[in-house]
Amino acid sequence: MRPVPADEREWLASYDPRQFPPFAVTVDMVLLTVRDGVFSVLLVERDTYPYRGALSLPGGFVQPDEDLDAAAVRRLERETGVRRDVAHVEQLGAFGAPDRDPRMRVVSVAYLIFAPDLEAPQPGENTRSVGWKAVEEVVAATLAFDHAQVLAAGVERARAKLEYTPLAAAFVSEHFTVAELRGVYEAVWGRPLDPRNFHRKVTGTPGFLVPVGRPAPVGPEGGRPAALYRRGEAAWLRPAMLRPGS
Amino acid sequence: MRPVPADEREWLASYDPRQFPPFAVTVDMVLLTVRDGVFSVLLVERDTYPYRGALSLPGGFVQPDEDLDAAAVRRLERETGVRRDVAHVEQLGAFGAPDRDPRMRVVSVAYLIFAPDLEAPQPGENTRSVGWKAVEEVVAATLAFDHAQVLAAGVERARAKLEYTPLAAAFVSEHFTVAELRGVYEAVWGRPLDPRNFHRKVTGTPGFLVPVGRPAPVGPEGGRPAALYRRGEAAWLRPAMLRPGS
DNA sequence: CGAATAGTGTCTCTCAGACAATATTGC
DNA sequence: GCAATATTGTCTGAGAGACACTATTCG
Repeated sequence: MRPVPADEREWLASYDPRQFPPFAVTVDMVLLTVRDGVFSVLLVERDTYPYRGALSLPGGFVQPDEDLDAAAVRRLERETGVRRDVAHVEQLGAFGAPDRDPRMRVVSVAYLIFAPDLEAPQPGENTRSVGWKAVEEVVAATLAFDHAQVLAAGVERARAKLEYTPLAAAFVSEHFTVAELRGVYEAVWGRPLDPRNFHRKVTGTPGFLVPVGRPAPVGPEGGRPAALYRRGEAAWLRPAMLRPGS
Repeated sequence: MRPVPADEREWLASYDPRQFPPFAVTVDMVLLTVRDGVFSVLLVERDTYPYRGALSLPGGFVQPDEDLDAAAVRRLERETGVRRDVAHVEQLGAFGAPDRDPRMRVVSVAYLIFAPDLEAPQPGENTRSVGWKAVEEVVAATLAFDHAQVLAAGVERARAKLEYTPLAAAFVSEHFTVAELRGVYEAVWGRPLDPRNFHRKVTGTPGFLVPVGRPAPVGPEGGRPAALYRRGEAAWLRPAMLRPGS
């Protein structure tokens, strides 16, 4: 901590924090994964007012002494069972329209999380049920608060991040094949990629993939066994993986 | 607005908002420009506690019924005289470490603003002076709160955005030459670019530049007059302008 | 062997980077 | 003409997309 000058210490002692308009601050999570080739988001069914019965992103109020990132990770682990070290967590942004919550003035800090496919998470407090929904099938009008807008921002950010970062690897297990990684790109971008060019591209990009020696077991369709990789150290893909089309 | 069910309306009437931990919410602005070839940020000298006398990013408290974006734009126009329509404004993110403000728990929503070079802005309330500082010369330790971290995030985002968006044009006047645009890239990225390749690249990227017919006046060093352009309609540069080196 | 999947090689086109050459101005 | 800046052209190498071909497994 910085040294606090004596005059400031004196001023602080007489300071009344109530002179500032009070807000509540929440964290909401856009938790994304790829399940059986389908780009999916975790949604909960609300069991309390407001928006009782509606679907919403998981989240909740930030505690008085809690860091924003810590609040997001705490709820991630507690409400969904996803451990932070197997997922990628980043802040998506703040959403704070004055009427976004009918109870009071709330600013929500949204977090974007990429997780590998996990067993079904358990419902937390104040929720009836929790489950994965295909991103393409989420009907915006059925989401509580402004969560349709938050989800759209998260999905677009995820699609962009696959282009210039190695974060697609956050959607698969620690050891994975090139085909599994390609499945992530195809699910998130919603279009097929050429397996041969994809293979050449990802294995040729420095720092993206590290071979782990051992081959993968053969899949249900037979065929030559694939090599296994883990994620490399690169933080950025240079050059980027370009989305086909647009 | 959505229709509110009768049972929820009843519940809301008996709801006590004080059960949630109170936060203050502020907006802080990372206002960047390029002045005489120098990448610069607007800083104010604080005239009130805390951090009295220290430099900080301009900003202030969000009002109870004010949208976050509106709060940022209001302060931009009021405290710096920059009109929103000549600048690019986007949210940078939320900063909310529990001890970032000694007065109380504050979450700051930071905004990133790109503006053309403007006459010196006027100091607002609670500030002694206001002025542009070269980004390279800002000493992190002299900034109030966590503003060094906020500034670093804004600068890095700005450098990245020049790569894949046409936002460099937000740093120059409505009509500009290719050389002026190149000056923006060189100042923000801190390294020289080949004028000939740069010219070919920007004039060849669809939607980046629109010629406005009229030539620019000849500069102080003489030479062939440059053509004038205005910014085109493209939202993204495809393919991107790659930063040399790294 | 045939089917299926994994992985390599080849060709073409686009584009970035280096830099020569030309165009247009003021003096 | 000379200096200075703007703009176009040319060459080369990296890399993306299309797709033929080889490799390895199962049944």
